Amino acid sequence: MLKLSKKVEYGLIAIRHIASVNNHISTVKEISEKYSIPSDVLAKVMQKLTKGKLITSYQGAMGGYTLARRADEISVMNVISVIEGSQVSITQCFTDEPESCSIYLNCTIKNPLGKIQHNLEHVFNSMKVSEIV
Amino acid sequence: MLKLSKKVEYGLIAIRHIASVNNHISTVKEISEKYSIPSDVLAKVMQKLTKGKLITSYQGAMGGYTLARRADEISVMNVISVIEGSQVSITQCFTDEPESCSIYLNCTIKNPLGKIQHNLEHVFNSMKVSEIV
DNA sequence: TGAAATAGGACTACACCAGTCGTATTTAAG
DNA sequence: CTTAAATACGACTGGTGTAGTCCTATTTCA
Repeated sequence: MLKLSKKVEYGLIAIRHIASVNNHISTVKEISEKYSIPSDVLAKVMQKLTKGKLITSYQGAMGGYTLARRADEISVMNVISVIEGSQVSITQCFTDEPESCSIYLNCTIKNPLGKIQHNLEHVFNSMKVSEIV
Repeated sequence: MLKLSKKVEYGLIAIRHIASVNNHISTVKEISEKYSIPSDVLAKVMQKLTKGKLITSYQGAMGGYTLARRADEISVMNVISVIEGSQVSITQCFTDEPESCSIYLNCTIKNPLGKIQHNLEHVFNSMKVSEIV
């Protein structure tokens, strides 16, 4: 409940790692070994981060990944939404189809939860990778 | 990801409901019908809230539930932890056995996530049922 | 041409969640 | 004393999501 997924954790660790080596090209092998992350899982995470344009990939031998933006221009929220493929939402109310919630019409806690939702978004948006290096 | 469970939503709605009728005794039937919540599920939630001493139960005909404390002494965090049986924690790092995380030793994001964790706890602790009536 | 690297689909095992069902117990009221 | 209304609670199911594994294809450097 209210847990971040392992994929997001791995993504944050990887991006932070690249930032910490001054954006030198880094490979899945190197990162997965250093942080004890299963390499296949990390590989998929890196592919998502690439598609989300947070990092840049270089294929082939001597390839790897570098950041696609400055570390202070990548927020924790960027990482989460790229990896999860959706926005953070503590309930269905704050997704793109709130009406699909089974209790939508009679729900009395939308507004209070909205405050919490808003707060959470603010925290994730304002924390940048540059702060966690 | 980062979702509140339906049980917690139901619990909040139920507690808010009882508060909204000035703590008059309320039944599962009444609440489940009013808010379109499956009654069996709500019943279990009410039992947990009772065990957690947030509400008081009265068995038998004419029975039901009332709040066990003033609405301004019940926080959203109280409801969550009683229903989930554990504290809110966005990662394994902030449970009672952080070392069981597969990447515990090499994890570089404990501290930044700790800030987020702390913030979230604060929000949930400070929002009281009295505010959402 | 071979080795090192990313790209990506298919699959499995497991855990969690929401909901249902059945039964027991308690208590007010007729 | 019997019935009805209510809580208590365990067992079970179906669905969904997560984490991880495996396999193959593609790219590129040396």
